[in-house]
Amino acid sequence: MTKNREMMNEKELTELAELFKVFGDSSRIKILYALFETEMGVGDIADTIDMTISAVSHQLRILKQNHLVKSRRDGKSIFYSLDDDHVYKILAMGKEHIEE
Amino acid sequence: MTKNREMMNEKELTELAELFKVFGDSSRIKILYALFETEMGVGDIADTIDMTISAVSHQLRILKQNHLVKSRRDGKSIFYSLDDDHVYKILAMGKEHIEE
DNA sequence: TAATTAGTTGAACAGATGTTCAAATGATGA
DNA sequence: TCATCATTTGAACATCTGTTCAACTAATTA
Repeated sequence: MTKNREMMNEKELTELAELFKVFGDSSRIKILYALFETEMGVGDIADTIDMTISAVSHQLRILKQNHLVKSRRDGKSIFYSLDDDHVYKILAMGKEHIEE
Repeated sequence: MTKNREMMNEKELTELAELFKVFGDSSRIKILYALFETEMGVGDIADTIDMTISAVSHQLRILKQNHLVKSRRDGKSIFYSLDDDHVYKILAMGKEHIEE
């Protein structure tokens, strides 16, 4: 588990920080958490977590750029879902820490 | 692994975001990474990652408040070290994600 | 084609964040 | 006690970030 420590260079550390920055906002965390249940359209996400559609859309763009969610269009709607099972692992790990 | 999902409430999600926010800065990530090697005084950390002592001290305060590092005084120096092995797990998980 | 539904986009704004600088604190040794 | 070393602290500053609002695009249906 510790064998790759020495392979982290400055660029990689910066990338790591960028990734965690994405998780470091409660709106985005709520969106990700909502998407654990099921894929959803933007309007449904907004209703679920009580944000405007525009704000959710802006945040979804960030999540998508970072490969944490993916989308598919179906008619007028665009359904978003989690892109990667690391997402859950990372959240679970953080949760473990704060619950101590 | 998924059994605790439904126990995340809004407050807990906000706490989670706060935790990730702490990881979401490259200076703090570099400090944590430096401390994987060994405990260090503030000046040595500053040298290692090329920051001013003051900037490092400010960031160490944030890391300490969030229970990611702990400190002990020995004479004039204050040695910092990682407080929790979740720190490494969380970093390792993030690293796994960006390396895909 | 016009109206409607669903979502995106960009500019503007307010609030948060990280660094710097200078001053202050605490421990040690002369 | 005075000087020095190691670190902390607070204010000021510039930058970054998230939300809002209005305008826009895309797909569907009347």
